[in-house]
Amino acid sequence: MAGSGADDPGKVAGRQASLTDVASLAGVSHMTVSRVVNGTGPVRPETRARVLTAVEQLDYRPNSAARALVTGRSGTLGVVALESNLYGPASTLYGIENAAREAGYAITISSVSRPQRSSISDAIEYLRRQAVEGIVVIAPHVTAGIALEYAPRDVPLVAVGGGETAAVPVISVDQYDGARRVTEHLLALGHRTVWHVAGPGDWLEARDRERGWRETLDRRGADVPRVLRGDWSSRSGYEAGQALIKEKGVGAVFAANDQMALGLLRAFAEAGVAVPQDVRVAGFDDVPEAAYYSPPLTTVRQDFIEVGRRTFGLLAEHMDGGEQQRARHLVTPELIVRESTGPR
Amino acid sequence: MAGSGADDPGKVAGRQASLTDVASLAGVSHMTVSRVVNGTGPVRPETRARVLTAVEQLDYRPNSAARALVTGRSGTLGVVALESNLYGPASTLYGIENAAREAGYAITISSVSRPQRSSISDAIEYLRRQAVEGIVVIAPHVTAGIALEYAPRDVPLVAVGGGETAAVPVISVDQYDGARRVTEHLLALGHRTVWHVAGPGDWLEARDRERGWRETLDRRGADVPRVLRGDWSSRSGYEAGQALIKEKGVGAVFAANDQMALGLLRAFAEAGVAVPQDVRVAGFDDVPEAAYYSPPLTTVRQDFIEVGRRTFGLLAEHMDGGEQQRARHLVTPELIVRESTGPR
DNA sequence: CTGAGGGATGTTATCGCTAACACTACCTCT
DNA sequence: AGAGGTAGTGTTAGCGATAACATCCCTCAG
Repeated sequence: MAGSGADDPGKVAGRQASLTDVASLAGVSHMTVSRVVNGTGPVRPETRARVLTAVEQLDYRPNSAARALVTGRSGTLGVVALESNLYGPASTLYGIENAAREAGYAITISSVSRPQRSSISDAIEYLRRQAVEGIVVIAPHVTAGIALEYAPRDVPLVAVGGGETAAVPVISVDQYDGARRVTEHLLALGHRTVWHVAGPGDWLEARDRERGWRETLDRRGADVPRVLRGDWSSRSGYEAGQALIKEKGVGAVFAANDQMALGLLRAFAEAGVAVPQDVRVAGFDDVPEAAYYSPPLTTVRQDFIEVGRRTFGLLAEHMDGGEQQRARHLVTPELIVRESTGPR
Repeated sequence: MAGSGADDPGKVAGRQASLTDVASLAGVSHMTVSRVVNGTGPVRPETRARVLTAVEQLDYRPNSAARALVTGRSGTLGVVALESNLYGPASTLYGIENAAREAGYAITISSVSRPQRSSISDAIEYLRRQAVEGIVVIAPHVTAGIALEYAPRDVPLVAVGGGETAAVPVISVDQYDGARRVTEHLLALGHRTVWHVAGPGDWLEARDRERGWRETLDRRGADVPRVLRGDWSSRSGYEAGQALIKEKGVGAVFAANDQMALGLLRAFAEAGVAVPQDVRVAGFDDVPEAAYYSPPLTTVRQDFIEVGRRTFGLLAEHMDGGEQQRARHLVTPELIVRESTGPR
């Protein structure tokens, strides 16, 4: 390794300094050093100062493996994340990381390229081998929910964005409510019904949004048109848009995320269909770009940082010995109205 | 903790099974179990089978802390990431995570909300306390570069997207070349010059893109208009667009990323300036949505997964005892031409 | 004056694992 | 047949930290 050697200030005989090294330099026992470093137990001020000097001089850094071995606590949490650039999951990850670091936990991530049952189980098993003290699964899929049914019960585990089927506690934005708000907003503008471009059928969020849309239409006595289904990508939204152009009587479309809504806008623009004059369009997520689409997009804002914070909080509760409740914690979203559903 | 107890199959006397527990159940010494589990040393097939049965029966899982303590290797890499949803950094993170996991390394992330020297140094120090074997810094800032000058030399460290000032090896997309290609493309369409909406001045990528643009104009003998500066956000691109509308003779604009280009498109659309008929616009990054902007955006594609792979490769090389070279490794980007710079 | 109590420190055991070496068969050479 | 290898297994000694208990010295109440 570069830079190691006996003349290196931070090294003793070519290796990182240990508690014992610090102790002999300071002329105390290793336990006293441990007490100074961790702030446990009483130490005389002069002694403390001597120890701290030695710590600095040797560039001492506690060995986390040794500490973890003896305490049985690794100080690490695991996060299973879907390998995607989707706005929501990435933001949630940062929210969790922040809250965890403030509480003194490190975060180990294990990404999953496809949300299959086996890969999620593998990721959980992988994290357990890393001796994490708790696990967060960010993978709002039906398959993730199934994987969680079989998740180990001896490590605290919470899911983000999972559905009611999960056998573990779940934190989630209230997708149903968000979809309801969008749909009611569009109906209130005088449309007879609202079309829907749904997300992939194996995503719980897609299902909840679709259900929110469908049941709102039902409740208002509106016809429920056939569902178009995309894969969250702009491309799939674009294709859905091309299909919608051929339909008659399409006055309002609710896309299950902003990217697909963007695809819709593109398809409509190419076909000379004006938004909002000819068709009104709304999305879901409020990605930072949504305000600058053409036209600016009406959408549903989700506070992912808050989701991350609450996720960590729930996990911490379980790690502190609380029983795992199967509760579902919902964060309320907010409707953001912009020109894409504006006046004509 | 939930589920623990003497009757739990995976537990011995209420705790996780250890090598010794497996050994006594299988009737061998703990070393034999270690050899079976790690595949080191020869073991008779029958013995192996007996051990594996015991492993399964006790749900044995190696204690990574104990292993790390005795081997001196944690099997963990640290990544310092800027807390942002910018497309590039997030993609790079997944590329690194994938390559690392294949090689048997776990990834611990430490996010940094603002790219200041102190926060990056803190993040590095934090990761060192986690006993990571190597560190990747994804923070393409001037300040990050400065922080890296003072980075510890006794842990392998590579930077992603840093500039030449970094005192550590750097992997980066060739921003200069990408900017050159865009600028030449626009000039080749017959424009007298190309305007530029730059990124924040403290981002190295912003500087390199600006330099690529400026020097290309110089080389072609074109006038260099004043630089407009944004902060990567669509909002700042929008504001730059409003400023450009008031300028005379703006025929082509190169925005330093796609989000700002989107803001430009929005500002032009609102002002009735047609793209590409009145003004041609290009971006940088090729975010997945860029093909669905109105109009679809000409931009520069960067292969972030490849960057992540190569970053891990370089780090692995250094961890295997190679000296830290201060080399700079460039990944070549690709120009993607779409309608925003199309024929009029 | 004396014993109790606590502040400040030290000693020892232990966590679960791997490295290093020791040992026993048995097999292959010369 | 004895030397030397190799497969297969066991024994022992740490790694660097914390926990638990032991020790010393001082202060203060009775």
